[in-house]
Amino acid sequence: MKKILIVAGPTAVGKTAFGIQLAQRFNGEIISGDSMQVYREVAIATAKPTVSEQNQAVHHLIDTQSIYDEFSVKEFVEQADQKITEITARGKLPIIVGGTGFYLNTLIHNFKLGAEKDEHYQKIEAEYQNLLEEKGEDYLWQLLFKQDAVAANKIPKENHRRLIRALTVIKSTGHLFSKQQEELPVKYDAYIVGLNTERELLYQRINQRVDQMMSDGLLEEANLIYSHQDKIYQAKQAIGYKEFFPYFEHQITEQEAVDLLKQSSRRYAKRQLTYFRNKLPVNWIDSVKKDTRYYHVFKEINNWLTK
RNA sequence: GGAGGAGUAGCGAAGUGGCUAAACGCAGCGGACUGUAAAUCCGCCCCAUUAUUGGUUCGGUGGUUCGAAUCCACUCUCCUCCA
Repeated sequence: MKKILIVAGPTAVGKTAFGIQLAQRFNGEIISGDSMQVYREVAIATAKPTVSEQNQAVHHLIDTQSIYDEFSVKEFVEQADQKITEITARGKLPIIVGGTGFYLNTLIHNFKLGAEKDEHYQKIEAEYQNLLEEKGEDYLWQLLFKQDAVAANKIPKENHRRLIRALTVIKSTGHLFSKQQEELPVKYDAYIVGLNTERELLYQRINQRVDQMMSDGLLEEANLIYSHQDKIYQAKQAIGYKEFFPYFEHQITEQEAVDLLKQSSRRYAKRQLTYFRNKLPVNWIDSVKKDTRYYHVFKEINNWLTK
């Protein structure tokens, strides 16, 4: 099984710098494990590694898409798998650095994702969307319950997106959504380093980074997304754009939008932490207050590499 | 000195006799997640405890009442206006 090193952690803890450090130390190349750094037209809100940072270690899966492209886990896993193969063949260590827990999880566990999202799929999805509007969430949930009680019991009826996805998968593949979720053996020998620090410190860093983004010209970038939003699918969901939409529409002040952005970022950090804590076997270290554990991890990685 | 107004959980803010440990928002915390995941959704949030239940609350004190954040008296603090 191929070895991959993973660096996970909430936004703004310092994953980029730490990843570079690891790459230099363990002869590695970095693969971005991030759902938003793939878009080449933007860089500020997504906190993409700077040119000089990218020069300090080889980076992959950055700038591979246009903001007008659709992108999802599927593309990520395909691309990452290929990069891992290439890097390993070169005799180097693949290091996945990123905050998108779902992507990392899917990569190492090789989740089955269901049928192709072709026209047929889109049609089914649209049908359920209409059903939801006509008959409401109760109806949709009952529908799922009749088809796949296990799945229905795991999805609250308020969670429309997941409800529709489950129903669509069942109809397009012919098998149960819950069946698709069977555990599979892991695909990689992964050592996962989790970066974290005291909550208060983390929030401080988040707030500071947002201010930095503002002086780097975030408004302009957000405006680009705002003015083309009809043609943009996933990229406009990034934190740092939608918070400014009401500002562009004169609903709120710039300061209010900035506060909103900080709020979204803090909440996001918490969601990330929850995901990593409960879904992945993470070796946690404090990346800000570097204690003994911080240095101990390098030794652990060495042991894991020679195993 | 005179006339009004306000004091509610960390903050903001509802609530004018029982259905109120007290709506709602913010802040804080926890959780779910198998093709939008920086998305989507849920829970906790006075104190103690397990789902339970118990205890102490609505500036303070004392009353009225079967029952008060809600009514009365006194009192403290703050705000506005007039002197």
